[in-house]
Amino acid sequence: MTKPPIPEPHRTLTLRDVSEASGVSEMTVSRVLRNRGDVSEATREKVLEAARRLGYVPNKIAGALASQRVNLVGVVIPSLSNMVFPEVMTGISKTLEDTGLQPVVGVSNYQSEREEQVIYEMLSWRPSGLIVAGLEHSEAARAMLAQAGVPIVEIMDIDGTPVDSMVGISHRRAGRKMAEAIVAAGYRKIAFLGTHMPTNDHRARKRLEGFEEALAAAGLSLVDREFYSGGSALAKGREMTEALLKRRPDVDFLYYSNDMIGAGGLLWCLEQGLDVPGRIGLAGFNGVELLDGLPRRLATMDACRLETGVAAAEIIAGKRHSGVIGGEVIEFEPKLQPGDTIRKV
Amino acid sequence: MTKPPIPEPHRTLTLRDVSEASGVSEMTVSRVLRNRGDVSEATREKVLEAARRLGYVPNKIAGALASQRVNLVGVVIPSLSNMVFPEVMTGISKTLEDTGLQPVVGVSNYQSEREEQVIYEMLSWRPSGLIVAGLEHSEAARAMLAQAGVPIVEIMDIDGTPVDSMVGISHRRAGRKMAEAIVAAGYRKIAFLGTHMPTNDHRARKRLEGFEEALAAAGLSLVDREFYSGGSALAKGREMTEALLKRRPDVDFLYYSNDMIGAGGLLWCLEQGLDVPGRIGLAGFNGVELLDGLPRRLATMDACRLETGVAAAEIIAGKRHSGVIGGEVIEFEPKLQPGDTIRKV
DNA sequence: CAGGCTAATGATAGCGCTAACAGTGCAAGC
DNA sequence: GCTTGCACTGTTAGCGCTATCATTAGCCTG
Repeated sequence: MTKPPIPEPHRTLTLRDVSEASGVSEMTVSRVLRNRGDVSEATREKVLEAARRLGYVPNKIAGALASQRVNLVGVVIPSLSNMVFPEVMTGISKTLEDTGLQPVVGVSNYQSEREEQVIYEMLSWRPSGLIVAGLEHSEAARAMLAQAGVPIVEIMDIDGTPVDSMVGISHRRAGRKMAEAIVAAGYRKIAFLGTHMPTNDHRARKRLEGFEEALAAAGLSLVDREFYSGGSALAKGREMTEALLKRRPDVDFLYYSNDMIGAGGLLWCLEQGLDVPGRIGLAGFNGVELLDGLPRRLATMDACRLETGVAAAEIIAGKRHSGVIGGEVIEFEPKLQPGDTIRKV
Repeated sequence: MTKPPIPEPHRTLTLRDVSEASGVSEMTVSRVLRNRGDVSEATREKVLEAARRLGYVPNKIAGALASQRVNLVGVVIPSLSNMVFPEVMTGISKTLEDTGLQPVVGVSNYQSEREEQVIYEMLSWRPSGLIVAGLEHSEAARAMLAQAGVPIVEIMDIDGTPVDSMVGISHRRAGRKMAEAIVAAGYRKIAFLGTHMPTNDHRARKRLEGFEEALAAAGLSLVDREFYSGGSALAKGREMTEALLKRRPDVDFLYYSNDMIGAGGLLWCLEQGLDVPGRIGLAGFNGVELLDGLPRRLATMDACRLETGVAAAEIIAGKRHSGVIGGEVIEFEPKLQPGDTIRKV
């Protein structure tokens, strides 16, 4: 009873083709394919069979235009190669999975101008919502977001004013907490190693600001600092650590702006036979899973990335019954993971 | 002379709004915003000013429907947290940058069924092309791809038959080459450590097949193997290595299915004071930049990921003037990077 | 000065789908 | 019988844009 497949070379199929092939109206086909409204079992079968046989794939562009609904959620992040963002994505994807919404990723490469373009591009597809990393955007970008008429969630930072909602941790606070832990453990000659920041990474900058604030409160200040950009983070961590300790052999603590360079530094210190955490302590930032396999667990601070992704997606999906109409603020508490590279008090 | 910004609370703007605000027809506005056709300088200015003032963002859905053109390229990959795929993405993004095309990422989590859904979803947006990792897809997925009517590029593997074009390396060959190098270096008791594959990673499987083929040709076979799934790859690499060497202390070479577990194994071996590569050799796969910072460079094989991304994007963008009409096949040569964990011959 | 050209702009008709409403047939209720 | 209600299916009118063709004014050519 199966009719032969239709060989028709190439005109892209429309609802009409399926409608003709199955002998019902386009509307009925549309209903079947979307599982909407009442359709008799017999008709449903007939339509599905025809659609399958033809290899019909609905045109969501037309559907979206007609229904004024788009099941996409834009996600704008600075980079994919950072390991940090994929984890946020995981939280977002998981949460959206059963909502019919689909995340679409855009990458800004830490460039504000590029970010603006990406946001423009995304909004022009009229998504159901937008998740954007960070609170710092160009003025035009902020204006677009504010105008968009859909939920906007800025994530991974809450030190600032959001356009709409924001979810994440306070990096300033995270930096402060880490400094306090380090000082409490008795370290006094503390140095910082991180990315070149002024242009790029606002979150790393805020972390450092908080860190220095807390040092100042303890009557201390950074004794040295070292910056890098580009290249393999692990290798850079090594090089920077070596350079810094050659220059300032008296330093007794190294605070890294991320775990990867911290791991590089740790490997170098261990190879040199330095007593970690006795002679020198180390700490990074992020709680990357990767670190589990290192010879010693690097002290770090969890940035609650998974939770952040989940909460952001929930706001967009309207799963959060907070009573608040938009403009939610969700702060997570960064957790210190002392690991084995900071003295126990 | 600047008119005040319009506060209009919230009805999303259309071309008509801009047209009314600037006193020309919608068509002219459309022309200005797309830089198409002749428009006098005076009119252009007027329109742009109005569009900016209103904060108008064009509706690409409507535009795409009307013009039957969509500037999106779908990219379907198994995972974002693998480090491998972000690098391919980099190649794709760079190449598409100046073509007006935009990549859109979809993630299949190594599940064929999920992949099918993602492909369906992407095709329903009628993209200009699709880039899909791997050659193994569900039958339905293959049918959809074949029907799509746009360029399809399957990447990162060429051991099989493509739907349309394919770009990448032969994993079978890569496995073979690695085995030959290992045998040539004098190792004889060789073990394999990798992911649980049957269900998942076809490329890892093909690599292993090629590897065993070449061993067989040298009259050898794997003396042991160890599989894992999930968890921190670095930590797993450690654990598996320890388990395997406890079980078979006579093994003299460990072939890992990826660099991360290889790195974990390397760290463990070095801690144990094993003579690497004298007493035992190690090799991974992929050439992840990360490895640069390790105490010793792990032997590995570059999978040409950047080049693969670039070439795939070029095919979609029509930048490749090969004379071939679709159905291109581009093979890259995986390069052995002997590092410091395999004996010099 | 008709005829023809160009440059700039407008009018019209969809793109492929869905919302909203309008049937249609049939069984049950009075 | 007629009404009422229900289950199903069809009709109509856009969604916001762009392709295409038509129109207008201005200017040149012979």
